[in-house]
Amino acid sequence: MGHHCCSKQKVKRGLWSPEEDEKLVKYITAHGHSCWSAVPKHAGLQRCGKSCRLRWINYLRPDLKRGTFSDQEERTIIDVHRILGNRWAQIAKHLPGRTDNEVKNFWNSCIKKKLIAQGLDPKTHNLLPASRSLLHGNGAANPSNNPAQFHSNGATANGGATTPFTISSPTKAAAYDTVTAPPPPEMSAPAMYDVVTNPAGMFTGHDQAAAAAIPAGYPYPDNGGGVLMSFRDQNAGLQTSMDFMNGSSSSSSMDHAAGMPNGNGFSQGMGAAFMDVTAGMWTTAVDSGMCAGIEVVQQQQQPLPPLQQPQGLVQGEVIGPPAVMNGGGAAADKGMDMMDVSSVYGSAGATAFDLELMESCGLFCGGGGGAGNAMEQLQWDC
DNA sequence: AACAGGGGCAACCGCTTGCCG
DNA sequence: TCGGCAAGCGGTTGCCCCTGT
Repeated sequence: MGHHCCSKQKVKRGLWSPEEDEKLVKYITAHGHSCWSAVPKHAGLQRCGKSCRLRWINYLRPDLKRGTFSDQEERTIIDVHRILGNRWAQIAKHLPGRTDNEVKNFWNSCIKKKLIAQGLDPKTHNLLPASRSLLHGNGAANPSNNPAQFHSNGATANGGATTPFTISSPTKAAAYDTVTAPPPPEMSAPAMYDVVTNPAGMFTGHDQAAAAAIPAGYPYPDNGGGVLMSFRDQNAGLQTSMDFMNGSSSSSSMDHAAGMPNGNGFSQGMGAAFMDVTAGMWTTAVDSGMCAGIEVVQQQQQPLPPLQQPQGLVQGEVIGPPAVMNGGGAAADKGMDMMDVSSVYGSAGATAFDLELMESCGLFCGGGGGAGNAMEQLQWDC
């Protein structure tokens, strides 16, 4: 059975011959591919347009890298996959010269097995049950064999089953070159981000590079720019924190649970914020104030400049378990009244926060300042 | 040397999405 | 608004090659 587009045609299938490749390359080079369905006819190929397109995209494009994946690329794939799941095209965007098909095959043939061998579920990146029991056993586990150390740059996990998580794409490293405030000397290692996932699917983070990427003082121009994000799972009663250290003593905390000691909804006038594993997320979320249900509390009493006070927000309302929050205000203006936090943080041990939801919230969208922030590298493609 | 089994990878299938008339 | 078409995308298939017996 052929493609829809070529079911009426007599087309060749299977592997491409060098002659066919040459014809296709010549034609595309000379004329481009404005319409793939017309390409085989004009190029003199007995193939359907879809097949031509696939061949060009996956193998004949001049900008393809080919060859084996580097360790760096492998780490990038793992890291982004943890966030995005099997969205191979999105993952491939973080690997210049690689195609989605290539990434997918590499994942299925190599990475997946490696993760399993390390006791990690390749789907969730959580520890497999067997490995959890080992970790929670008598403590005699050899740290070098501890899957929790996988790709960790040394940050200490907060106990329990953990899933270290790193982002270290080449483009990310380049982006951090733009950082004006350098990280502390001991943090000058290449951009590595560790998110430690606890059993409830929460995560903590400690991203020195991302912290450094935050403009000094942002979102509070008067302070040093350090940001501490704190998360609490209302149901599980768990709290984790994330600090964007920037060599500053000031910090802010973010908490999605109303009734936290630091605040009550949006009473302090801050926009709702969401965390991201990268710095750009912070800017976007705080600026837009779109995501209801998470408050940002300024621990140091420094007034916000008027222009940075998100307008139109109302106090978040916790409807009660399951954690559903009614943001209203700006969020409602964007057409999202309700936000199921459980789907974001992943209840019942699910590790992946709901990227789709956050994307739909527009949390990943918007300009991070054009300085090549990490979110731009992640190309959420809103 | 022949064969079987497994792994890797190129290509295909079919669903979804976006665009345009 | 709807339908058709093309492109995008993820899952799956099947071929080829390598390795072990």
